[in-house]
Amino acid sequence: MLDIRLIREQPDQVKAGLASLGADPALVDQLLSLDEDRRRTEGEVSEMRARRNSGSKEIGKARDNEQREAMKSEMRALGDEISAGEARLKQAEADQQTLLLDIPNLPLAGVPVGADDRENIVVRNVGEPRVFDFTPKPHWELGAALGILDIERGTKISGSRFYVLKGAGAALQRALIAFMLDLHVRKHGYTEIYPPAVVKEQCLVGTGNLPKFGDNLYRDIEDDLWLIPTAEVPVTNLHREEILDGAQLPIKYVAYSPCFRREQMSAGRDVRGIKRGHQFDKVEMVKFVTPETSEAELAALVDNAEDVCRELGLAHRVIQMCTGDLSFVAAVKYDVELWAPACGDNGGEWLEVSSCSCFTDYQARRAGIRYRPAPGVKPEFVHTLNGSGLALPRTLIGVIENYQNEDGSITVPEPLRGYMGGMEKIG
RNA sequence: GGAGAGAUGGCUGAGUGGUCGAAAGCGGCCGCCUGCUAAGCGGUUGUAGGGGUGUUAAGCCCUUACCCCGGGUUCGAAUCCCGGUCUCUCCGCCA
Repeated sequence: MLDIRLIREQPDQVKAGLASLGADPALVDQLLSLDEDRRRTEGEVSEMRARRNSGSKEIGKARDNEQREAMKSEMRALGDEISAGEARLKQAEADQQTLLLDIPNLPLAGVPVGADDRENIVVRNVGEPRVFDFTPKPHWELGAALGILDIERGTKISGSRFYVLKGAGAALQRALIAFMLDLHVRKHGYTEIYPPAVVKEQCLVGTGNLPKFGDNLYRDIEDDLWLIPTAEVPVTNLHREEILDGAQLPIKYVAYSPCFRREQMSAGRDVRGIKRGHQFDKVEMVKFVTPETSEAELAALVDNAEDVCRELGLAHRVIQMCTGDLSFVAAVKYDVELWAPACGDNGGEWLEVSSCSCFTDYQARRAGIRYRPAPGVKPEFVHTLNGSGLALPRTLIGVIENYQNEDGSITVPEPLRGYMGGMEKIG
């Protein structure tokens, strides 16, 4: 969430930021009035509590019994006033918090201003999309024919938007996961994490998924736990309510996890195949960094994600989101998209395989993640960053479609062969 | 799931109704001392909110809250009562 002091001190700047996102700048004025109310109430309550504290001490010291009783009844009356004041304060704090949690992060200064995804910017193209001397088939056709992807049975057992990977298809995904983890751990210096796939509500508030986006999440009512939509949630919350040692930063984690999203929209042509399911696997990178380094760390993060594409020999591009297409929590965001030659309506489509964001101190403030720049210095909020490295189904699509052969077989990319018992070709 | 024990500051650990934001030790920080190091000596050392005073700085002053969480009793709660969470031990179950 945003710093209430920033809103108090620079309301116009905050309004302008919200406007560039397409959010309502009037939220600022609402918040300011709630804040004023809260502070006034807090002052009143503190003052009453101070009187009670000193009054109670007097009672402790008083000798005369009659006098004590008189003082007690006085304090009793004050106690009632305090209770009433505390109730008002609690309400005022809750009101302010509720609104604050509903306000998105502000874009960083360099982010291009734009209304929606049409104004995003292509930062770079890397690699040439493969030129086929035959008509490439989409992955759902190749997968079905090879017996490595079974969408029908996935639907049978779990409903629409579920699928089953089988044989070399399942092995290929597993190889990709292991390959990505090893790449980020060994080459890029991340620490591997295996996180829970189910978390408490508080974690989702911390990362910004709740309270606003609860309808995209699966939830277990019995134990009041939620299935994670991304490993970002448990991994970011690893350091919730902690004060980290500044000397330890940056902290870089990489985690493989399944992800669960309800994706309530209707099934359609654009989601043919395994591009968008309710359950998918993802390797996610998460960083905790100091504010001064976050820009450079984001660039490195994007590069780490791209490195997976480079190593796999997949053509890709990097897109910078304009203000209007930023997520709720991101201050800057770059997507890595890889080329899938047979998806989409007319011969190929760019698939988003990674979304790399810097959240500045927005998540850190929600989740209470701070660091101490030096011994004895006041704690400050860290900057959090994350990015997929990469999302599995779409990377799988990229491999299947780009590495297909005219006979319907798939060549296993060189770096994955060691993870597949030396297999060079599927089919 | 059943029975029992427990949860206090960065750590260990005292504290069973007021003099406790909390002893003591360790660690950290500042200074002193000592050829160096180690040891020693002195001081200091939680987080957050509100108000005041500074340049919407640093600093300083006042004040509130926090001894796992939420309620309650009381003029007053780390301390008493109730509910919950988590940890440990034993039993059960289980990959």
